[in-house]
Amino acid sequence: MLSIGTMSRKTGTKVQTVRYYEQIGLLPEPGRSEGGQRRYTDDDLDRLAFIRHARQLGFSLDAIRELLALADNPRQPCANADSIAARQLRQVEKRIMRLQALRTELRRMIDECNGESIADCRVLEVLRDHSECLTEHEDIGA
Amino acid sequence: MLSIGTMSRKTGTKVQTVRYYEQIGLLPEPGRSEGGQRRYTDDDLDRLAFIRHARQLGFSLDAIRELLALADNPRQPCANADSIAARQLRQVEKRIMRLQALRTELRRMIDECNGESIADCRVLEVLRDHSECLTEHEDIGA
DNA sequence: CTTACAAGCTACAGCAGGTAGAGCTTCAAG
DNA sequence: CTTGAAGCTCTACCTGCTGTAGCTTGTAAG
Repeated sequence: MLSIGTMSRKTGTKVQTVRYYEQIGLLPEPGRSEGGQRRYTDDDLDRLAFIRHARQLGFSLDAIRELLALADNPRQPCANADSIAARQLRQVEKRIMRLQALRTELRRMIDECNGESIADCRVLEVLRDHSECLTEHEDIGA
Repeated sequence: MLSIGTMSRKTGTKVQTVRYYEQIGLLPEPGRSEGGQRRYTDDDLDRLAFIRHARQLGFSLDAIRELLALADNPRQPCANADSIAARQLRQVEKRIMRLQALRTELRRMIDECNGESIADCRVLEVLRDHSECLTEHEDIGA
């Protein structure tokens, strides 16, 4: 039986985060010791590792919930899991494109600045003057 | 004098967000009409546009606060503004690299899946089996 | 067996950066 | 003068945690 601290160490998850995952129903309520401390099984550890790994790949907790549900009954075709992953891939690709556009604009802004006085700082100017903006405003996706 | 709705429309900011920016001190408290509605100047509009544009470039509200402070007294050298922008650029570059690594792993995961049954779904397998993980992590296995 | 202290417990607050709704008041066109 | 859009304040909620306060339990040494 594993303590919450062991779970934490083995997966690189903060103790509070483990409790948080339980609270939101990603991890099952574990057994308890005499004194009321959580005691986990190896299956719980696997599940937590799965969650953490998916988080590292950028899956949302909701997506992870879906993936866990799929993993829990292995009789269906895996097209569902694939489509969740594909959706995630598309999101990642979109974010990359967006960030690359930002990078371009930031570089341009910085390159053009001569470092003289604030009064004619190119960086501030670009921020001020929206007509120079390359990005149309829609969403500020993170 | 501009209403909050006009400010909102002209900058693509939600009305609540404009009030939020005021609340956290990014926008000054505007004048009010007889009946207590906010009335903005063109300067306020410029300031809001500046904020929104910086947000679109991914600057944090704190960074924007700094940039606004710099823009407000134009007698200093603009090295400060430059360094804020450079910091932002580094962050963006880091995020791009990270997302590219994620993209690679996601693609690999999806490509390898044959779409048969959940039981041997490659996507779930990769998530389960940490030893296949490219992103380094500590002592899960041992 | 006692003591010391790390580790665990619950409960709640807070972060960024907003967004949504309730329930009311004001503005402006017709 | 009416009516409906737009504005107001206040509060709660979102994601994905993280931190703190104030207590209790587990465990190893002495």
